[in-house]
Amino acid sequence: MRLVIARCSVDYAGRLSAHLPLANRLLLLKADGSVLVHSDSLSYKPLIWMSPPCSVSVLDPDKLQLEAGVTETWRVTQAKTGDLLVIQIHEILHDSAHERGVDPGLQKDGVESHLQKLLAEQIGLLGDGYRLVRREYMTAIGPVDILATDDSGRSVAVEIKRRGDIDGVEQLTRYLELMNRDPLLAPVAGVFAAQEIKPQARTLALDRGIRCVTLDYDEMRGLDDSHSRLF
Amino acid sequence: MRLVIARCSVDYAGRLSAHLPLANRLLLLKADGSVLVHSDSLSYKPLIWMSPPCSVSVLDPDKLQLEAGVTETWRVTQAKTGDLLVIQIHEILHDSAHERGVDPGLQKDGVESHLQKLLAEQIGLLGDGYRLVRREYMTAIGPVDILATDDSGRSVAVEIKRRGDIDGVEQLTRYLELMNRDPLLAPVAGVFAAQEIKPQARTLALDRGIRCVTLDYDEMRGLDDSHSRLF
DNA sequence: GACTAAATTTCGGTA
DNA sequence: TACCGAAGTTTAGTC
Repeated sequence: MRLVIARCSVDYAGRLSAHLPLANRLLLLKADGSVLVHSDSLSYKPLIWMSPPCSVSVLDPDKLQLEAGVTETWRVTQAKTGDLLVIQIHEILHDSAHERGVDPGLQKDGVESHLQKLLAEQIGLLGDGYRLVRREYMTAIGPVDILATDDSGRSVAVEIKRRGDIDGVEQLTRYLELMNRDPLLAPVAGVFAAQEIKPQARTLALDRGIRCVTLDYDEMRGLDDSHSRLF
Repeated sequence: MRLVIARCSVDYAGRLSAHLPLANRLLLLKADGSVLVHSDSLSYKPLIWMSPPCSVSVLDPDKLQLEAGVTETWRVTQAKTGDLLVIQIHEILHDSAHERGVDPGLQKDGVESHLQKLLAEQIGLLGDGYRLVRREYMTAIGPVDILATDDSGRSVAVEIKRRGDIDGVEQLTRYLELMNRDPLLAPVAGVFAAQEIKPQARTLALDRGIRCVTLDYDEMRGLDDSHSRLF
């Protein structure tokens, strides 16, 4: 990995066109060939970048560029997409290279999968008499988060989201349409469960006869056996 | 901005939990207080990060940490969300700070907005006799990209995407449902226009009586007056 | 390889 | 400020 701080201007032409006027920026060249241009603020996302695989060639300035103060030009290309990134460097303020081993990788424990696990264990939160059939119930168009039965034995499909948006309601609607065509399952009721449900999503869900349930993640975690056993 | 390359382990607890085992990584501390942890590959996105506003405090190791080889610990907190990022540093391989002015900012020319502009100008691409009513036609649930009329004067709602996916069809369907309830507009036909339309999206659209149109961006740009005038 | 769904999505616009 | 939709979305998983 190479770190360069330079006064430079940047142009990108690919799926969009973008231009950065002359200023001091961090240029990050990773071992996999990718290039990132970061500013001092606007966190997380680079201002402009080039995804691997790509190749960097350093060009000497022509006469016009010399007069403009350009000391070197980096030309980054991606053969596959034809994307082009041009960095015109006027002054390099810092330049260092660093070797590093392979990263052991990230261990994540996300929220949605955890919510699904907790709700499967605490399926009674949906109402008395609810029983779990299985998680990730497979259908032709994808897995339904949870399939359960209510107190009368009727099938219930549950879609779980961290943030309940219209998209999630559409997704559940597609599952319900398909499952209700299966005589072994029909009729199937729908439950849209999320930590937070947007008003428009709630309206759409209720309009389609889908029940909305707000989940309290912290409370569910508190009830979780495997978690409480840690204390 | 401060650049540190260090052998370190990282833990994050916030909207999810994440852990990075001991390895060499780039730690990027921006002027706005944000912290980014980058690996040597997996471009674009940091492995772990903390969005501003957040505060960093450097702690001396306790006895246990000393024995484990920790030389210092960075504790990054975000008061608002309660997110916590802990970086345990075993060895610092590089450390440099750099002052930089405010970035002049990015100039972008995206594709979808450009496609919309071009199609509005070249509405005849949809068929003979088509006329533009207006771009960004406002409805109760959001703006329709383009409202037009066909050769018989019937209203046509156009949804434009760079990549035509199922979501876009669902979005257009919602607009059509709503607009067809308006006696001044109904009946409203639907057109799903994109540079590339996924087979499943096309099937769903046709199933709902929505016409699919593939747009040739380069050709449309070539026909664009304001563009061709440059040559 | 194509497609789907999730993301600590982030980011920008508008009501 | 909340909500909605776009993003060069990227990324991970499944068929």
